[in-house]
Amino acid sequence: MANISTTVNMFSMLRSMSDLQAPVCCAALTSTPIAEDDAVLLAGVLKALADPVRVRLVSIIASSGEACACDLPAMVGKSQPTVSHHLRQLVDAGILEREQRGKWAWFQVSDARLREICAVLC
Amino acid sequence: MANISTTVNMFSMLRSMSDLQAPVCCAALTSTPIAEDDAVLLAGVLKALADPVRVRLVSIIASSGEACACDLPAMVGKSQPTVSHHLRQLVDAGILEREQRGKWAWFQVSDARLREICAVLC
DNA sequence: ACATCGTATTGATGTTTATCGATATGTGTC
DNA sequence: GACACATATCGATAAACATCAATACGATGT
Repeated sequence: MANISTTVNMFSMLRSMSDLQAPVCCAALTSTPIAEDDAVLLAGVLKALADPVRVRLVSIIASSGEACACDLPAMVGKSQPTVSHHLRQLVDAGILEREQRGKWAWFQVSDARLREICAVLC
Repeated sequence: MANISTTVNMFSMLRSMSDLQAPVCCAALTSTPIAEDDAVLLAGVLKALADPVRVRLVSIIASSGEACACDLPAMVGKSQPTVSHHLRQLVDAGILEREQRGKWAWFQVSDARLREICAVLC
């Protein structure tokens, strides 16, 4: 679990979030030229975080442990559709996890996903 | 160097890259709601990486240790102006370092910068 | 079934961005 | 200084994106 062939799985981690993997710090990005497909994947996940509103949403949700969508528009100063749009991007990227509780939607940050990103970068 | 007030310096790291800081893993993003200004900063740095071509450039340069700009357009299949544009974004974000050698421009990846990003995320 | 309320989607708009051809800037050589 | 070559900037264009008002969807309670 520490040789060259591991590199493939490093990026495939970015595809599905089903498995909670331990943070493996093996510099998948910097050890070997990344494949074009994987570059698209990684860039996609990073793009999901590369927006000030989404960074704040992640930070707010992470520091509370979880947050109700109903509170977030006020907290970031954006309209409800805009926040919903950003939340969707983060969920699609595997950075947030959504849970329906009655009529409310609650969100959590996937620590595993953040660790995966770090594992790829460093 | 491990208490709350450290959080401020975590994000100011993203501003200037002059100091090679040890990778401090203290979850600056997830422990406290990030300030709006810092969110803009962090999103800016992430945006610099959030593009398939730039991801590939970083990966290519990192895995070689360094690379000459003259070789990169062929390696990523983009025109010289386009590659120059991407390289500039990465340099501005502190992810790449540029060095002029005669008429050639050489680039290196700032490992310290990548560690800073990881330190903020995890 | 209907009304209510929270959330997602649609449609439209202005802004940002990636891309490249053409051109300018800069560096070394003769 | 003039030339050659590497890199950066400019200008234009098409695609992607953030934003919000309006509307649709979905869940709960009556």
